Amino acid sequence: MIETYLLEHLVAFHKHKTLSAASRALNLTQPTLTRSMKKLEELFGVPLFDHGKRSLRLNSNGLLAVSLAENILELNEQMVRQVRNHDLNQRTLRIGSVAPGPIMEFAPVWARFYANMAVASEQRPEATLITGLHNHTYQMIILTHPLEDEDVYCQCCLTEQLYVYVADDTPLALKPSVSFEEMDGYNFLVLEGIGSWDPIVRSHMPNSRFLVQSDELTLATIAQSSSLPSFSTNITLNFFGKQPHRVSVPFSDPESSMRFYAICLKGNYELLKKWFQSI
Amino acid sequence: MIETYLLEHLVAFHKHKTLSAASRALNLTQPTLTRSMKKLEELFGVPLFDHGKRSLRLNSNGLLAVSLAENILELNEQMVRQVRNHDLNQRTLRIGSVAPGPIMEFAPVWARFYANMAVASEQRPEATLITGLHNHTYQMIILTHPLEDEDVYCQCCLTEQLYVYVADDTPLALKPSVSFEEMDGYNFLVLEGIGSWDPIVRSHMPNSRFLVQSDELTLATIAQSSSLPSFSTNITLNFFGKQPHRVSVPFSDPESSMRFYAICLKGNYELLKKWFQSI
DNA sequence: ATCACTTACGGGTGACGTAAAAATC
DNA sequence: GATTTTTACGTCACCCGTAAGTGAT
Repeated sequence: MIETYLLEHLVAFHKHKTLSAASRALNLTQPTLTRSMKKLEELFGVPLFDHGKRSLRLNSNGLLAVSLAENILELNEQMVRQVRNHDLNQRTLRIGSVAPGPIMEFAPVWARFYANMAVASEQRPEATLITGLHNHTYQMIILTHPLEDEDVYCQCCLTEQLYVYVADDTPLALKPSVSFEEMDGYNFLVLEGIGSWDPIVRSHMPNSRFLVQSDELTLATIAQSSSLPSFSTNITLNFFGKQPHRVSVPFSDPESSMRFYAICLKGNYELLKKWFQSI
Repeated sequence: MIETYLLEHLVAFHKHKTLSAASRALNLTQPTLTRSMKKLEELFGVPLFDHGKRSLRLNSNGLLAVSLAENILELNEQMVRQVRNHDLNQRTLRIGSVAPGPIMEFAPVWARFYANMAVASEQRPEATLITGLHNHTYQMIILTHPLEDEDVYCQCCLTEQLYVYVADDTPLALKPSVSFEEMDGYNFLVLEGIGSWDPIVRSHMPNSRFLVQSDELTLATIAQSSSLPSFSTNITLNFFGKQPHRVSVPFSDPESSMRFYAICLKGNYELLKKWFQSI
């Protein structure tokens, strides 16, 4: 079996054409490489070079050895990278969700339960999450429905209720609840990236326009100085806090309530068990 | 970059389950392996083991590293084998022929021209030779016809004339030549492995029987004590010498003369040039 | 007590550097 | 004379072994 450093010396010689050039590249001296080449010939048991007095050139055997050695060195580097990457993957809990709600709600909980790991949560379309679950990009995904699959564990983890979020001096503010139908036609301020809620509000209030804001602060500012309603949920209220002079009026339709299901491969259940059982 | 001996230690540990067992298998001591494992963890930069006080077990990272290391070690061994094999191939001139004639005729010539190489010649079916030429099993092949191929060099190298070989006291012996038609019906003693001649004599003398002998000596012995004709050619006469009380009568048919073509890949032409030019 | 791993220390191989020679351009 | 390879020699690193220690069975 030939040691890695010898293979490195060999490919460096091939790359730099002369022992001297290679030695400079490797931070070694020429005699060292002369010895390495000699040792390589000894280990291979066949001549690898045409020895000129002033020149050393790889022969046919040597060129073959170089190409094979290059491959081995490449794999050696890949090995280190792969193992390090694998280690990192083991130490980071990657969670994907179709909506921001569960992330707002559970991110602090996950951070507490898995304090020894890096927790990365992100919002993605359902199809991305499901393929990502199976190819181990995500240890857990959160969908709006259970997943029928043999090698998957699935548990309902959260319910989110949609509210209209309006100024407290409007007639709407006094109602105990409203329906999508009643609100259809109003224009809403909405936050970007509301995921699964987007198709629901758009389909149930087809005559409304949705004025998408990219961040919470601008939305809140605009909301304060206008009569435009926006949305809130039990989760966002808890996360951002209630704004002054605004009240939440729940929608009455069943579609305004969304149940979230946490899903993981059965192989990852042990890892996530303590959180599943805490719900 | 991780040295090969460390990878060997790692896979030996995985194979033998404990450091002690692995150390015995490698003819080393346990402390040596302890150090190697420590060094591996240091080089990978991630933990590879669950360190019990009395036990050392590979963790998930370690198992991945083992599987990758096994692959690298396998390639390392393959590399040495391949280079040695390549060297051997360079030093042996492998020649295949569809008939024994060219080998009898040229084997001594090749041995003289390529005294620094081992010359291996063998008789094989045409299809085997052609595929073998392209996958470098043969540096040269000899067929009964030229080969139409862009990356091939082809040269006629020999003509073989078929004779009937009969006792000198038979009427046949006096004729200047005979035709296949005249001889059809005679039974012949033939030597095994006459290659391309086989289909020719069988098709042109369908009423003859061919009594195949496995070696020259038995054939000669039987021939001496019987009136059965056999075959000879300009080449076999030269090779084996003429037998007493037997004469060669040439066939008159054009098919009784066979031209042989030596064929090599153009990449091998330089090597074979001196012989090609000597013809 | 035995077994398995770890730690500490010493030794010898061998990988590397320095110096100098030989050879080619 | 400059550059490259090779040889000779000295040094130091490091790989390995021995011995002793710790903890588990």
